Amino acid sequence: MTDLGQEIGLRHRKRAAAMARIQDVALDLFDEHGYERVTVEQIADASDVSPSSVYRYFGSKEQIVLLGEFEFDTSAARLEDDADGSPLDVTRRMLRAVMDHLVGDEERTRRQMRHVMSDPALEAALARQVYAASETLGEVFAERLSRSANDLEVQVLAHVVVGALLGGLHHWQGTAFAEPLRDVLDRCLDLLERGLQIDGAVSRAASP
Amino acid sequence: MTDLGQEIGLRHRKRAAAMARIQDVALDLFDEHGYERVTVEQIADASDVSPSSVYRYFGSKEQIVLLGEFEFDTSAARLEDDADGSPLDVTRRMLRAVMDHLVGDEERTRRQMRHVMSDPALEAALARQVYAASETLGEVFAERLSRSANDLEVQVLAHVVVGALLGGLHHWQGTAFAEPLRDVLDRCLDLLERGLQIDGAVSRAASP
DNA sequence: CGCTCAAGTGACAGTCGCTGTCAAAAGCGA
DNA sequence: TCGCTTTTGACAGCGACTGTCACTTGAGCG
Repeated sequence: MTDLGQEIGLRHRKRAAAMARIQDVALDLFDEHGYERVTVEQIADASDVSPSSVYRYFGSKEQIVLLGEFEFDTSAARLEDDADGSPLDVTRRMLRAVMDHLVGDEERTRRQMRHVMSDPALEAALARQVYAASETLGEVFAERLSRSANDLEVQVLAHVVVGALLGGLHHWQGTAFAEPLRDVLDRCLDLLERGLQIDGAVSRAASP
Repeated sequence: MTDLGQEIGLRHRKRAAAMARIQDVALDLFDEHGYERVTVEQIADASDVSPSSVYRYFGSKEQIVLLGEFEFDTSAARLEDDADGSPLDVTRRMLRAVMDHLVGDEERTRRQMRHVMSDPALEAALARQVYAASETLGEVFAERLSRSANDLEVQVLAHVVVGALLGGLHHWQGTAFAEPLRDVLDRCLDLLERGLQIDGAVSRAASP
């Protein structure tokens, strides 16, 4: 009965609990039968809520898996915008915030990724989500560099950064999630900082 | 009656004609009412085919807009694999092939992009398609560089290249498609070749 | 406490994208 | 012209998703 220190209102607590329960139940069902062979109605039944509520909470079946995942939080960049740095530094900081959100149970992230990578609908949803992150990142970069958000270089930079991270995600999945995700993504940004000079990969004209 | 030199069989010709007609009719309807407010049944009726045929031809409603668009054709790279070059050179070559396919009527591409950028479902489909292109590109790069297709640097490079192009696409849309798409994408690859050294954008440690 | 109001929930009906099946139609070769 | 194969359209059905509406249930207040 004493305030446990974080939540306000029984309503919000029940809602949060229900969402967590639905996600758990859904992931279990997906693990067992595969994403597309499980209906929202089954998830709802097994979670003791109505299908209506599932859609109210998550909006779509895909978001049961992807909700909140891989979204850049601009506040992480804006809050510290006194501490300046290059866009890549900013990215690292934002990424760290995202990772802290994820790193709690990387096992869950692995389960999610397994389904995402094997189902077209989920893959599309993730791609779109990541794509949206590029826009967010672009706006942050534009502000930092005092350029238009639609500047070609800003857009390319933002999409390149996100692309690099996506490449890392892909690699991570290809190695059966062996290495901690955080390390993989860090190395991706390192590669970008070095300008992708992968022995003649980008330009052969570098050395005569 | 004389052979007009390209098509074989009445069947294939009718099929191709029907697909082209469906796409035209669909784009018109989309322009007028918006993508999601037009049903496949309406498109089918207006095109004098059955809904079944629309799905047989295009597989999904999204593909009526996106079919064949933005797909890298690996054959373009493999065919000329005697002529070697850096991965970026290969990309340019593949991109040129893609562009030649598109440049026929860039006006149509603009119409498509307008819808793609404003509808979530289409945006997701495009994102997924582009994402798939990264995998294709990764395989080509891996072969060129004699590395594993799952190599982190290969994956990052492939996704970065595609990301750069996506950034260009985004910029193109943001400028109301002013410049020819070909030029925009060329400049994206130029930026990559220069290593994204956008006045301290990537790394501030470059100059002390 | 208990009352009132607003917010949240579940049941229902309906739309639409998409899939599978099957008989009819149409191209193709002889 | 006559079979054979492929393609087509009609139909039935599934499941994701939306909107509506009565009902329940926390929240605020006397």
